[in-house]
Amino acid sequence: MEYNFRKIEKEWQRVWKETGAYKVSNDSAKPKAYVLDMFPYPSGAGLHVGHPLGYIASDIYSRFKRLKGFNVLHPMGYDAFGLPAEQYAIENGVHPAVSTEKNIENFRKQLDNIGFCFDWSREVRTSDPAYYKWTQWIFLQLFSSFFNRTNGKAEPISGLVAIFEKEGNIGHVSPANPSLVFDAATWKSYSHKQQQDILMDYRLAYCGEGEVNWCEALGTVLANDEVVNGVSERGGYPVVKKKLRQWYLRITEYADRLLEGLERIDFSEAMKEMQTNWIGRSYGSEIDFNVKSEKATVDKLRVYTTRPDTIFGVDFMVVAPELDWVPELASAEQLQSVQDYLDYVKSRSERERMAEKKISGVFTGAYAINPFDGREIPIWISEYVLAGYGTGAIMAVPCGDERDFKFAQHFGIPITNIIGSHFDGEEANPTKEAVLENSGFLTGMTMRDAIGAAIDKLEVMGIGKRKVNYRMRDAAFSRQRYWGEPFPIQWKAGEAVPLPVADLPLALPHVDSYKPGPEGEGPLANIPAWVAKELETNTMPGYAGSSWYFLRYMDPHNNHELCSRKASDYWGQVDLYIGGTEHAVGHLLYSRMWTKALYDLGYIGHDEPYKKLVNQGMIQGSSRFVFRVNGTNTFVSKGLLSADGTYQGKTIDKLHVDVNIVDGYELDTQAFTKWRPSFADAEFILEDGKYICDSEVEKMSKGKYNTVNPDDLVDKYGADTFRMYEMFLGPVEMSKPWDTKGIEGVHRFLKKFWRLFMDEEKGLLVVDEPATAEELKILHRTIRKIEEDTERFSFNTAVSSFMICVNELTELKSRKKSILSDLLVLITPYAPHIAEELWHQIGNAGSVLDAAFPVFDEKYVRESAKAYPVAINGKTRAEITISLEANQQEVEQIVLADTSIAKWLEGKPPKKVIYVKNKMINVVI
RNA sequence: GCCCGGGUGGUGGAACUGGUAGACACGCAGGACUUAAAAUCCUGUUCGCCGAAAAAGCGAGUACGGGUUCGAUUCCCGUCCCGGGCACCA
Repeated sequence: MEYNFRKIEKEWQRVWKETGAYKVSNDSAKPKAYVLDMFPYPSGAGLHVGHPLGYIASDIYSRFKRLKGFNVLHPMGYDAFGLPAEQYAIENGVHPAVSTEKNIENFRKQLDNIGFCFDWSREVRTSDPAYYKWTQWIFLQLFSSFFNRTNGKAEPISGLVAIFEKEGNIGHVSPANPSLVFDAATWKSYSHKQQQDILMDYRLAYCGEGEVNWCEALGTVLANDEVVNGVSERGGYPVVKKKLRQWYLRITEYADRLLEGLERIDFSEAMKEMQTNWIGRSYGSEIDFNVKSEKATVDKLRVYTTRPDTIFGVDFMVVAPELDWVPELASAEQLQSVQDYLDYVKSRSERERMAEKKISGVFTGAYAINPFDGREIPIWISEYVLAGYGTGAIMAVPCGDERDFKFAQHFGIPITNIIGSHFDGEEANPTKEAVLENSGFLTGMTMRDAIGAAIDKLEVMGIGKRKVNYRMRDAAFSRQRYWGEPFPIQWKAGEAVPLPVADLPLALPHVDSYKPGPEGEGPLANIPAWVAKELETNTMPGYAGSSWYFLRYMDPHNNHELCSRKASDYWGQVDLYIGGTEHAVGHLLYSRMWTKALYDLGYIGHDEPYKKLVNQGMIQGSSRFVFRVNGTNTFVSKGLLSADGTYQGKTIDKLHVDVNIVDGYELDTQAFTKWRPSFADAEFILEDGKYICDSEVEKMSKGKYNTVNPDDLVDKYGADTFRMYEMFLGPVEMSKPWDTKGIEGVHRFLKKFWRLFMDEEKGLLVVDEPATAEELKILHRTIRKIEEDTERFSFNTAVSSFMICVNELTELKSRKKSILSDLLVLITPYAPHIAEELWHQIGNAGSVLDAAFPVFDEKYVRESAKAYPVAINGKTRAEITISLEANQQEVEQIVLADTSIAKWLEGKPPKKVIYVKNKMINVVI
């Protein structure tokens, strides 16, 4: 019987489906394990070989935990709202729900091909009204809550209203408007609208004003990456910033808890660092400077600095250009330059400003007065200072800050040195250890000490105060789009009124056109009935549905709650979460915040969603190129080109060619002529009868013709081979280029594995006889290795161990049922189909999916002696087998008596003999 | 510019806590079986030197230059290159 993987795999997939082998119960005496993949956006392009990498890893881990006796939740679903479907709808008139459904169907088929153990009865789709009902419900919870800073928790806003009625807002500073203070009587005197406006500044989900990239010509709002050089990527139309009503999540209130939570979860240090940097907590102070300007309409400039100790080294101020009052600073002489600069900045996207390396800015003509020495400090504006961070203004200290230094140098601003020899005039020195000079009352102090002293003095003078700042901003939570969750909000006389929970879900209405509404509103603004009901016309962003989906899997069909408390208490945190680093600061922060809010409000019992996160690397494409003689249809093999890339002096075009018609580097010229009509009459200049292509590692994408479809590989080699090969490629966390060539080796391995059990003619070879010590040693070494490697996600080395084990058993012609049965269980997580088939072939009952993972017993692998490497001065010179019982003295005797060692000693005694038991021996001479 | 990864044979990678560098594969070369091919199996494969060859031996070698150590792919300092991320964060 030969290894007919096509038949075996289809057959067992059918059986597993029929028997509900992957259905998971919420009611089990077994310990639980929750293994989750970041769910995919079902794009029209389908899966390529990069996508399943993480899914295979989590699938192996899930199956492994199941064999180890866990009740394993391993669900899958779709992040089904998103821009591409809407764009496709605009271009082709197909409703996003229709194209999404079709794409999901295709994804499902591709996923099923690979043989995953997902419990599909728990599938979720964020675009399903039964799902987004609860996304809307959570939004209403956030809308109806505020963050109580006195105990650091989200609480219902009704409690805040009660407090306001009793004592005003003395104990609860407004996050959005810190200077607002009112007492109970004042609160009661406010109109309903005024009260609602104040409450909006406290809500965790709130409505405010925000700037968007508005493109008049396209009549739509654009994402940052759709704007290039101030014009739209599509069409090249002008883009301006426009203020629109926007919803936000007050994630900044959770900044400290998001930082604290990182200490309790198992994320990579790199990931924690990224989140920490994103939140960006800094300790500094705000300082007010008096302003001297021609117009004299601005009397104070408030800056934020982490280094108040350097205040005597301030040589200029920089203000963010977009602050409203900037023109007020301009002197008559500078007004034109300031206006020109503001126009320039307006045309630039945020992204461009960030990437900009060249220094730009303009002097306003106004001065700030140093409060300690009365010096007049010129005030500049420059795009390197952002309005959204701190106060939108900085005090620039060129001797201590690199950017300030370069700015001063570029514009010829004189530099004050306050750190003596620590500053060399060549580059800034950001030290905190220097002793201050030229610094008034701070002179003679180390900078570290002066920070506190400076703040103390500023506070006494009433012109400065300590301030903790966060880099993170509140999360914009609305989009002017169609294909997203509608907000369950009605606008009545300018007040946002939540819909009653009983009216959820607020279903996304049918539209005839996906075109944007008037004035940058979303397509929902085009529906008269919608507008008549005064419903919010924005929709929620892509990350809304993905911020809580891990909870829905636990109880996916619950119509009364987002997830029953019983279910969420049983499954608790996700034990293993696998996904890419691109979500480091988006999805992972948002879902952590939602979890904390739901925890605060008592809906779930844990405040961190993911116990452990593993990041999968990106699989890059290995592109192939052909060389066409410019202006002809003649293609030259790579090796025939000159060093300068020409052929017989003629220019060459380097073109991407579909990797699927290249075998390694050799082009299938037949297939090439059929690939595209324009190549039908292509001519080839070959080397050694072959056409050799060039290659480059690039991102995998359709346009580069370097995508590989898993379906093709599964068809050719089977799912088990594909699964093991993806793992064999290297560590999951690492990025690596895809190379189909190596898959043959893994396929050969599985065929060899099969032949341990089966002979093509004779059939089953397995015998029920006692195993030898040698066989048991091989088995138990493998058990130990597979268990350790799977537990630490080292799947590539686990595959190697299987290969080694099979090579050794083949060598021994071992056919013992007891050995091979255990081996089948070991390989089940990796190659479930072949394992199940052989499990039944050798006469085992039940499914191998539920077999017990073999228990490692050290006694079978114990050794009595070791072949030690013996080194002379660290260089290995011999291998001597010595008993593990031997002591230092005995070892020295044996080693020094060895002829190949003795010759290095030339009769002299060694200085030292280092003997590390079970490791090595080193003779020092 | 800043932050995070990573540089090991022709290729993917292994070496888990400082202890035989290159496991396991791919590719390549040679051979067996076959009319032939596929499949399968066997042998070799870091580089250089020495050798007719084999065996054995010698030297170098984990991006580069230093350091610590009996011993460094692993730890420390400096440099270069590649990949990814970013909101110039005061």
